[in-house]
Amino acid sequence: MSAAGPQPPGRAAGRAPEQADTELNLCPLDDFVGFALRVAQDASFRAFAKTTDRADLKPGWFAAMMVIHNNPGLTQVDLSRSIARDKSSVTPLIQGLERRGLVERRPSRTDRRRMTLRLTAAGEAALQPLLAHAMEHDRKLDGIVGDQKAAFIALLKKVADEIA
Amino acid sequence: MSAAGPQPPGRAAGRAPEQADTELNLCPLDDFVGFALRVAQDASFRAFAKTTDRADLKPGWFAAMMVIHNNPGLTQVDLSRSIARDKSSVTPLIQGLERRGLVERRPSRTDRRRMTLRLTAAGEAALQPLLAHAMEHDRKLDGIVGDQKAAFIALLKKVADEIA
DNA sequence: TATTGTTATACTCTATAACTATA
DNA sequence: TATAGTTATAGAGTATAACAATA
Repeated sequence: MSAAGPQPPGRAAGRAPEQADTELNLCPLDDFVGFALRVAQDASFRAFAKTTDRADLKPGWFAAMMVIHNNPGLTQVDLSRSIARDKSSVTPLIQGLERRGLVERRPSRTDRRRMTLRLTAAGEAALQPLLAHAMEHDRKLDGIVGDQKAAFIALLKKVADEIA
Repeated sequence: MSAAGPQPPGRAAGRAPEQADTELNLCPLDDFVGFALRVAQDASFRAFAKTTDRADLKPGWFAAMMVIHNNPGLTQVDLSRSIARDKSSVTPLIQGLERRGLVERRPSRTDRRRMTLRLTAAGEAALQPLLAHAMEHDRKLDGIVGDQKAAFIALLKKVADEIA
């Protein structure tokens, strides 16, 4: 959450008789960027996850696989930094991907502490439908944001860069 | 997540020697609205939570208290709908708030299955610093989005409404 | 039959701390 | 001393299913 996170009042229904029969009122939060951000992200995530949810392909894996795909040979710590998670969170993630033959770990030849990561052929193959799904999902988002897409993304990136 | 979610490559550092010494490359995701949304929300959430994190004031409570504040007398199911969580997730949430004397549960007089919720005086008092903190956080966000705030929020709301 | 709220239960994601092996 | 990765562990947060009470 950013300003924490109730959902859009649009879904509110079946109010108690004790309460006025209007929609849920989120007023003071309505003009909060952080709140709108949270609600939009939550909705987008759920819409995406709903269809990705193929038992063996956890949605959280997509991000990691994408980073590895684009940065073959990176280490686990590199990955942990790029997805903003602790390295101890990366270990089970990579183990799951390795167990399924999607990621290969090779010891670094120059630093024996390090393991380098790359997708296997199976990993690359498994990434394709995920990427296709993400692109389809994003086409829907494109349809929603329309011709303001570039400015919208620019603002989102600005927020990510500067709020920290 | 929407397009799932690595963080901005800006933090990437300490690359393995096996890999070119450039920043992590997230290319194919860079133009994804869903991805940018996730990264921005994650950054905003962390920045917010970092300072809200006062032992007894869990960040997740803010949303619920805000909804109750704005809709006194609502039921738990109403609340669960408005924050898009299952009613079974609301039970422990409300119990925590009630145990601390922040929320009061009253049996509905017209439907004996229902409990109506309202903030206690202590709850209203506890909400103030949270709200103040959220407003301060949002002032930072305002500074980042600048004069595009209205359009930005409008787009975020549009996404939330239409992606479902 | 349907709804409200609770409970039991389990799963995911994440982090902290302590450890090892290297550097 | 510092870093890479693992393990043990714990804590949020959430959901599903079954249940009792009530509608």
